[in-house]
Amino acid sequence: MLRFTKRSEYGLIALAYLGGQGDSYCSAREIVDTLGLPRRLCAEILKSLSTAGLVEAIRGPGGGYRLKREPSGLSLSEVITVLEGPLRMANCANGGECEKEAACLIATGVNRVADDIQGVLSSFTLADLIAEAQAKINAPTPAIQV
Amino acid sequence: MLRFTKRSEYGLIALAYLGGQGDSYCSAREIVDTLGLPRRLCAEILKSLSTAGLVEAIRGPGGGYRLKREPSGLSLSEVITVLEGPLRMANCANGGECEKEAACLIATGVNRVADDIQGVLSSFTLADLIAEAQAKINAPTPAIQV
DNA sequence: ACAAAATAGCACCATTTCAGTGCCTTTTCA
DNA sequence: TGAAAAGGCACTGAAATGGTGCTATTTTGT
Ligand code: SF4
Ligand code: SF4
Repeated sequence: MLRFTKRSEYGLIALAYLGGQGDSYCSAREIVDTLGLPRRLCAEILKSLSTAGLVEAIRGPGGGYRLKREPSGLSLSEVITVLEGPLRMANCANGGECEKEAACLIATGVNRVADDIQGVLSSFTLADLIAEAQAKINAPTPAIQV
Repeated sequence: MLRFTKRSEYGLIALAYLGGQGDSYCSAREIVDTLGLPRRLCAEILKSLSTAGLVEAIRGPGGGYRLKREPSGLSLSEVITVLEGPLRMANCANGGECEKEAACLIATGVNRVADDIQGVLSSFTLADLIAEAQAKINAPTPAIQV
């Protein structure tokens, strides 16, 4: 239904959290407890991010995860690709093929739309999300302002 | 996995076909036979498009479907909304709500992305798809050119 | 009146994806 | 050596998705 999967959503949340923690390592436990996310599932996600080289993992006490790449160079597109496979809006789109493509009336148009969406996903970076997160952290309790 | 459903895909194909047939009525049978699509499923889709007022349906012999609205005023967003419900990239996005939203680190960013994608879907119209289709019809057999 | 064309309506099934969990192993620090 | 922490594996339940069959109703044409 054209929505983010929980894998992507949780992954982005975890990455945003890590982005706000500088160079220190954060355990999966800390992340899920702080953010209220399902443990095992997030562990799975973090593992994927680790093997993909987006985060750095250190075992043992005091270990955990931290970002391995610059948030400004990490696009949503890349994160999603890691967590749920390459984008494929339709069989013919995003580099795929469809046997009906030659005769299909909308193949060209669908490809354009898919490219545009791919573009949106590529243009947003983790740095953008972190900026939002920081803004939220800087004004955590608006109630005080009253 | 962030892809179009078959409902949307078939729906758009059918609409593109109808767009190329002017004001004459085309039966569902003609559409699915010409385009090689599953009959019952497309019938279901056309019915949805009909009740939503995107196409006009006439029963009985000689009847069928035809576009009810200007292709240039019919956005992909609207078609998709009719066929698979309103876009909702995440619980908090596209007008929805999420109980974690106040504390969520990426809610604002996710909303922006969702709005951008919504924008892409809104900016493409059926007329764009039809234009592509016409171009394809005008050069149907490139083999002849050789 | 009647047969055929065509949409409308309903209920169901199979497959795939998705979200989530359990349990155990390995590494590493104190 | 014990606890913390990531890594690995297999599984389950729920939902979305794609698809079909059958019947009823409307309408045209003969
Ligand atoms: S749009 Fe046409 S070509 Fe592209 S996947 Fe769907 S059917 Fe195949
Ligand atoms: S992004 Fe944050 S707020 Fe939006 S739906 Fe996911 S968890 Fe809820």
